[in-house]
Amino acid sequence: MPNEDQTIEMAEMFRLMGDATRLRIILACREKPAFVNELAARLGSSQSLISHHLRLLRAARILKAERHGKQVFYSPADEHISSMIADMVHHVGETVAEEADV
Amino acid sequence: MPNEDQTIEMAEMFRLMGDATRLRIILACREKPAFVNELAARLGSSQSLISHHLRLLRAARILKAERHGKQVFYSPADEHISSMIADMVHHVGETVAEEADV
DNA sequence: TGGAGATATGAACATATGTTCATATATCTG
DNA sequence: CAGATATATGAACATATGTTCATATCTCCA
Repeated sequence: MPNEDQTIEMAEMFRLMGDATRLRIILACREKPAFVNELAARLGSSQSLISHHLRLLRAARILKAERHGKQVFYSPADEHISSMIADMVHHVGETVAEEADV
Repeated sequence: MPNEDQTIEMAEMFRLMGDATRLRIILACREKPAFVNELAARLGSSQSLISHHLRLLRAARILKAERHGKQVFYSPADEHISSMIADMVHHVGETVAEEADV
């Protein structure tokens, strides 16, 4: 059972993953790490929007950033994040069949 | 890579786990499933607040509910949820040491 | 150095969200 | 059935949040 601080930290991470745009960014980086402009293009969002979200994801250590000249390269921060995302992908992939209830 | 619908479903689940009060409810049910009034007492929150959140968690299949007479018993809906929470608990438990950066 | 390309940031706005208070609904017991 | 207990729901409010537009900052190269 996590303590109060850990609980709040957990909630904060989940909250960040709980926005569709941010989650798409995370999933995109997980599939293939990329520069900001590439992410904006792949997701069809504005550079400004992506950048705002990247800042939050980076601050929360969900993604990490490396500068390469004029560009900044984003990728998942660590394996915990990747595996948790994988769990959730697995979860939503499976539970579809269980929807049938009558 | 999840499709658009799955991405939105994932985000919705993360969003629900991303509120401290709701996460505390989930963690409490995970530690020991309980009735609504017990949860309210354990968390020191009002019955109304707990109930509002329980509705959302139940609707999202994060928790499941069983009526026992006048009371309703809440517990984790499935193992995926439990293991994902466990992942996150593990994550915040470990990353504390990594904070040191100088 | 100056200009172009790439990213970051700030202000402003509309909307979403968590909480409280009051009250409704459901279940059991006398 | 009436009352008590347990839970669910609705309205209202303050605050938080995502997005856009405009602009600033940083990096490279002619």
